Amino acid sequence: MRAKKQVHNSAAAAPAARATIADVAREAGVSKATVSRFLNHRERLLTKDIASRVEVAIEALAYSPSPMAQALKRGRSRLIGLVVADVTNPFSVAVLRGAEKACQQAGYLLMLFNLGNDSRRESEAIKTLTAYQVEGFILNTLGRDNGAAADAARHGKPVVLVDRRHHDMQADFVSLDNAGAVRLGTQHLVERGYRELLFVSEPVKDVSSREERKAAFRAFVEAPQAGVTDLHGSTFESTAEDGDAALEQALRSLRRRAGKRLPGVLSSNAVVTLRVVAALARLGWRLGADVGLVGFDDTEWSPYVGPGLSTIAQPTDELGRIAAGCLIERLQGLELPPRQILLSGRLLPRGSSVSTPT
Amino acid sequence: MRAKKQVHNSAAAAPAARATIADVAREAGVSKATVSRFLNHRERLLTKDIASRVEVAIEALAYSPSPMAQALKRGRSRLIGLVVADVTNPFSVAVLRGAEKACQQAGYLLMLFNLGNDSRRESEAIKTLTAYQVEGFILNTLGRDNGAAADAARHGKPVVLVDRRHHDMQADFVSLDNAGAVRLGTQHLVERGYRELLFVSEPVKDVSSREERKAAFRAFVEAPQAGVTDLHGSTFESTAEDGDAALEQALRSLRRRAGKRLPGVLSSNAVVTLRVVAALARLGWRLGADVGLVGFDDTEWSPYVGPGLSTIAQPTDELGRIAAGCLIERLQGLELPPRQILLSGRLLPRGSSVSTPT
DNA sequence: TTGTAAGCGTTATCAA
DNA sequence: TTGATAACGCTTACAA
Repeated sequence: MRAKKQVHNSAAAAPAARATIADVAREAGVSKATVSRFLNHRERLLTKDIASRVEVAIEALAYSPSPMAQALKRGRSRLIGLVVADVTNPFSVAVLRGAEKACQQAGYLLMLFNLGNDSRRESEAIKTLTAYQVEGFILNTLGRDNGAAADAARHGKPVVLVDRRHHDMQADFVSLDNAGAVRLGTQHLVERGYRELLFVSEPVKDVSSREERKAAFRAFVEAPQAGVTDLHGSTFESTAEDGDAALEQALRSLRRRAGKRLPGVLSSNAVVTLRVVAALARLGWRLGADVGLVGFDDTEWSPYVGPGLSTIAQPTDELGRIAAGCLIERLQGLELPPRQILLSGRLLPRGSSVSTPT
Repeated sequence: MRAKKQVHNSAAAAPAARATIADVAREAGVSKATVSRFLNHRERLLTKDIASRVEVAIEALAYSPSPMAQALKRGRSRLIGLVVADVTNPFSVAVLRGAEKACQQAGYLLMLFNLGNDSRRESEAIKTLTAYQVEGFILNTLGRDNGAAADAARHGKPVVLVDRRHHDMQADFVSLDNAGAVRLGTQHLVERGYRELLFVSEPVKDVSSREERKAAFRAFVEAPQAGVTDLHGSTFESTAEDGDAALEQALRSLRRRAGKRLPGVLSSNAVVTLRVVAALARLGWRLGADVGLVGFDDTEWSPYVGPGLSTIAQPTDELGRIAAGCLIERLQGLELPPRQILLSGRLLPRGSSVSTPT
């Protein structure tokens, strides 16, 4: 008797409910335990005869175990929680992509929670994902969660932070080497002859990567280079809200300060870069000739804006892959103090940082 | 006695395992069944006194039910499976974002599976997600899955297709009104004076949206407009592989054909648009003046490439939201024949389709 | 080497 | 109105 399951076979298509381990056991004429053993401890403890009977039955019923039931029993779900501050951010997407690939290869599935830039929902995200028994977290968030992430870590769930540190937490951290990348970009502007520099970023608030970049910029311009005496730098935080008037203002005063020297801008991510480009367009200044521009994040459109935008490319795919990799290592039992993994950026010089037409 | 759970309280932090319904029952001095009732059938059947005791206990233990256990018991998981052909595609991301928001609001969580453009993994994706008891699917894929999606549907799991139809399947379908959007763009080029038109897309293969756009373009140029007699159109499929030589070739012959008339290009998505822009740059033709360009998909960088790219914007957020909405309606029991929901595109004219400087 | 049975955290059925 | 109790599909002592 196939019992209950088949009772509701009414007129319409008979959905042939998924086979369970009990079905397989019955089909093979063995106990559920045996089937389970076949699945989990294949090699040890199994008569050839029985093993093959089980194998056949599994095949015949197209059986695959229910991860839900396994999770309930084992406490492990083969699920990884990914929380991003904003899926719209191309950087987050790239990381997502890298991480997703690595997870899949290791047999994990990603549960995605997007904060939509509302950092208050971070702890909700972590709670929800925890309820689903995710085994670990990859977090690309601000950490304004009142320690929800730290809680998770305390409950023994490994956590990997990507791009943004949480001040209150010790965890693996994977990120661009921000200081190095800033030096790369600033150095480049200096070499190309730009002397009055402006670092434009989104509001720094508590976003660690922004803080690091800003600090590195300051450090660079304050420590005079060998042979470079007329270098000066300042910073500006641009928001989407206060229109672009403020940004234009900042650019105007940059040029005023520059005097005969060339002004240059280092922008801290792709969104800001676009704002700068727009403002420069409105001011009628030519990229490269009138003002140098180097921006963080290389995008597919970078080569085609104006004379081509000079950018600092982040190894985004790698970041995602490595983040997932760290997590999976921990899940497999690696015990190690928290690691920091910093990857180098790569400078892609283009027209926006060429002051003299070639 | 709190029993087992606390046994392992060794030196390190005591992970204070999640409270279960049994803990709550004990704390409140009632049975598990009562707690369950409180949670699921709050209003009916419950003494005020008992109800408040349960409430207090839940509060005290910070209890929340395990979705895993619920899923096992109920067969419903509050999970929705999202399969995308390629997360890198900005369109997919936008849809993802819209869908994620709608799902969250309805109390569902998204399980993400990215195919990384390997359509053979589609049925693996669907199988995996099915195993996790997702209640339904949002699919932005090719449908080369040998009916795995159709299987899902047959097993009673609602499916919503976004942007790409699966030929073998009847399911809700949410998409841009491709034909209308193509008319919008082509009409615009004609009005702006471009007469020898080229439609550039990625290989059409079996991607329904590409087919529809190509067909609509053909139809448009073959049905002469009132008063427009010298219109001619052709199509070209551009791949990333065969270098861009082929594309340049196509553009050259476009111009040859145009003779004294103005050549114009309609490109079928953002990636292709960039390829076209790059090719035109190499050829040294000016956007707008030498050749008109209108591209599908408005992006944040569209205004800043060359003189600004004229684009046809898709209501991506809406598409995602509506797709999720359809699915959730079905999950709540809506019985209806498969729907097709087509949203209109919006034309954003910019410099790339202005033939005479103003 | 295999089977029996208990239990993971819920909900649903039945009595009480 | 509430409480035992049996499932849901799986794993794992323990017994055989």
